[in-house]
Amino acid sequence: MKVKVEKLAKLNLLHKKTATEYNEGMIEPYSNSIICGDCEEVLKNLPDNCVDLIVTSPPYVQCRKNTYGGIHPDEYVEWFLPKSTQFFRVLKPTGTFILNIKEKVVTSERHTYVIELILELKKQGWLWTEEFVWHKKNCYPGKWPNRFRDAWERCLQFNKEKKFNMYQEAVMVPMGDWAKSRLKKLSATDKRRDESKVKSGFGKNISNWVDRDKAYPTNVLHLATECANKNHSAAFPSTLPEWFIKLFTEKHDVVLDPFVGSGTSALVAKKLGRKYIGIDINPEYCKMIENACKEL
Amino acid sequence: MKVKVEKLAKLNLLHKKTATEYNEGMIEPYSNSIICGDCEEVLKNLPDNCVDLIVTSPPYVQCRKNTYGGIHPDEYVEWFLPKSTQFFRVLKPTGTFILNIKEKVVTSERHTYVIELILELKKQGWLWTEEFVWHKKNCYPGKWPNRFRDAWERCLQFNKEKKFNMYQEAVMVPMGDWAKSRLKKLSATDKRRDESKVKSGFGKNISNWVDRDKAYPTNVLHLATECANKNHSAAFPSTLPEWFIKLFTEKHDVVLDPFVGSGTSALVAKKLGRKYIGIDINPEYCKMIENACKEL
DNA sequence: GTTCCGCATGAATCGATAG
DNA sequence: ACTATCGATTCATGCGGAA
Repeated sequence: MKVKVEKLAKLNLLHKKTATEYNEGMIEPYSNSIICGDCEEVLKNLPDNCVDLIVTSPPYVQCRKNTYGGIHPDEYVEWFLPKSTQFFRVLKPTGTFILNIKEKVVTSERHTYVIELILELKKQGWLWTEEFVWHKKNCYPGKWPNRFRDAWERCLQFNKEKKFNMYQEAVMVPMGDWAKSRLKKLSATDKRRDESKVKSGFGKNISNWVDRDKAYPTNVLHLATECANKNHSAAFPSTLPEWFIKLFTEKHDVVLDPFVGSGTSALVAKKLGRKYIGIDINPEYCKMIENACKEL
Repeated sequence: MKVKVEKLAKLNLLHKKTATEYNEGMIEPYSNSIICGDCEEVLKNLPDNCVDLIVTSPPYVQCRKNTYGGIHPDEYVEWFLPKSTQFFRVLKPTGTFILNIKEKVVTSERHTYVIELILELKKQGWLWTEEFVWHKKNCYPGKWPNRFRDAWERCLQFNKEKKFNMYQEAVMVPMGDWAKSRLKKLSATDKRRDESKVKSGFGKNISNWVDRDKAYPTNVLHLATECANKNHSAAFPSTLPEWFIKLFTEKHDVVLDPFVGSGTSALVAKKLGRKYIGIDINPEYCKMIENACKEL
């Protein structure tokens, strides 16, 4: 089942030489490894049904143009589909695919490539099980005459079968801590906003839960983006993949991120005792992640 | 420009007799009025470009089947499009159409009728300007093996033109603590950023911050659902239409809700000094709203 | 040790200007 | 006409240093 290292080296189009050097050091290429290359090609070397969770945040339109060439909105679906074909093949029938994505504004309108992608993924056989909302508390500032700041992203959940593994208890929020952290760590802004709402059911809600130990979350995730004070600026805060990894996998399960980028999801997977496969076309990123994983 | 009352009476399919009785009492049919009938037909009697805001929460799939016949998910788009054609016609070029909607789960999957509707509305000429998330903090409780509680709905914003009326100051929210220190002394970064703009006059930007204690909101709305008056089937808290009415209209502007249901949006519009047009196929609802408006 | 305060920095968007 | 670049706008967070 081992991937041939020599073969992998051929896959990298943009960074062929460094990818070769990078991949030569690899021993066990599909478990706990960071592989350099285009995920579409790299994944062809993996067997069917070997991954429990795919969680990824693909390069956004016109972003990271240095490494990915800046996919144009009108070409995004076409660009994505051959990759998701491979995702479908390598995912176990009980597995889940989480796609973190948000459409850009193009000429004052939300572009439709994300919703078109959902329809096309369904044609590939994916079931569109759910759409989670990631509410970014600290979104990018700015002011425009015709729109407000964009404070949310989609986390689309796709599955191969109606029955899939889900460990809801793993992400339950202890109510005591929840209430404490909610009340203590709740920013002054949130408090004021809550208090300003006379008819808010928030207080009532707390009293409903007071005697319970834990509560199940909803399909809205409240997470702040990480500040870039740290060495690696992550698109994803680590809490986002962490939540999905806990929810959809057990220890020793295999987590794949085909656009691993700064490596957040691989690091979190390792920290949680899962096996990880991270793929990225940029060998610099791959090296950094590999080093970070060793240090963990 | 007045609607002929006799004509309106023909439009109601389900409650013909009561609709006739109801509509006969009407004096000014397109300003501050509740009209009974199918909005598709009723709106044909309104002139072009006479409405500043359309805000509505249409009957959900397989809900309220007694009054609306329970539209099947697969027929939803087809059912909706002739109505939105009329919405487009009656809306002013500077106006906005807000559609509060959420797709149902059908056989363990999110149905695609909402995203298909977006694509079809664009074909009708609508611009898909934005998608707001309405985060329902105290959503309906429940537990399922394969999904969490649904705590959000879409509020889709459509426009006829790229330029439309938007009164952002009307919906500003309290700002965080950091503003205080910000006002005391601008940070070095801000100074530097300001100094780099020497061309465009002097510290104009600084004055933007003075006496500022409020911030512009984002496209995520934190509003609790009203648990209170459960007399009516529509779960549209008054805070939701209120927010959009403040944001997209001024006093004396015309607000239309073509599926006015329990009448929340009409009542809020009146309370805020806007003119309202509410349409519903159910004469019982119409009577109730009419009475409620009088009492206001 | 806490708490408080200052500060850099964002997976952004629009409109004007330039090619 | 159509695209590319640039300046202006804005606010929540976490870190580090100070009280």
